[in-house]
Amino acid sequence: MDAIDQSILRALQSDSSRSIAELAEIVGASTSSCHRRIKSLESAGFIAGYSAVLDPQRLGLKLHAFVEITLESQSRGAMESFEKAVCGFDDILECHLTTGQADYILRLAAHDLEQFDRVHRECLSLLPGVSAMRSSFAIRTIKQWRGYPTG
Amino acid sequence: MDAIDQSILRALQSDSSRSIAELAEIVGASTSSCHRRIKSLESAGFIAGYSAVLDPQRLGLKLHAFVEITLESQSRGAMESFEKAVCGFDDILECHLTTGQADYILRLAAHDLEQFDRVHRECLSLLPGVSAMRSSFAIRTIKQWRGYPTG
DNA sequence: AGTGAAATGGACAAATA
DNA sequence: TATTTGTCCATTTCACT
Repeated sequence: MDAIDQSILRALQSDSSRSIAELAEIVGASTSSCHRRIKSLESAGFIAGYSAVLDPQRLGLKLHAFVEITLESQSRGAMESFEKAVCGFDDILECHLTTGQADYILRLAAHDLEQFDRVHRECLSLLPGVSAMRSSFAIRTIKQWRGYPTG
Repeated sequence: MDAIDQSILRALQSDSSRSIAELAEIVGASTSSCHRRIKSLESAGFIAGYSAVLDPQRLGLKLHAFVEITLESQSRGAMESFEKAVCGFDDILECHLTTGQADYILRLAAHDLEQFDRVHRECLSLLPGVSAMRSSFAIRTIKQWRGYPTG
């Protein structure tokens, strides 16, 4: 994992549709070396896969929400049933067990407040063992980088 | 945007490295139809691009943090200089202006607590106009879906 | 279904360390 | 010496028309 590998990862994170020839020019290596490096980055597990990046605005998903949730009980059973329920809802994009005041942080996307209300009634309020819930809405996104720093 | 388009988007979000022939079989359409649909989804702006998905664990980024930040002043100048500073730091993966108690929600990745401490000192504490900061760490990720529901 | 571009994989010499 | 790289090469897969 040298500087060239890192810049390959950076380039592939921002645009994976480039040909190897283009990529090779960007990172300053030959096409064959570049190809070899990509294959080893894949098999070494640094690259987990490739995906299309959709535009949430264009899909009409104008509302982003963060929901902090505290459970009534931190018993194993309560957490397991909560987590299982969370995984079943497609509108819940992310869920992390966290330190701090809340127990879980969730990230949601919805079309508008009306649909969020429906999600709230049909998903969030059905989650078992919830004692407190605090929602924040994203008014504006300053920065959204789906990737990770490579070093 | 019919059911087939939606399932194309779903399939491309989970794995964009499939060939059009594979994709066509998954969504139940001919390869040529599938190809035409992808092209129009791209030019209509639903597909913003393609990217490699890296494994943060494999990169050694074992620490995910959420930081809620309140500014001393909500004046335009204070917010602009805060936001500009945020965009300059690669360790800050996401930043949203939000409703609720806090003003901003940030998402960070770091190798470990030690590096997070360095990020804290070298990035977060340098952000201008901050009055309060509350960090939560992800102990465990229950669910992480980078994509969006397609309808 | 056909065309052309690009990915894939191999062999070998040069370079690097 | 051993590992990596760059320049050919052949084959084949696949996007695109």
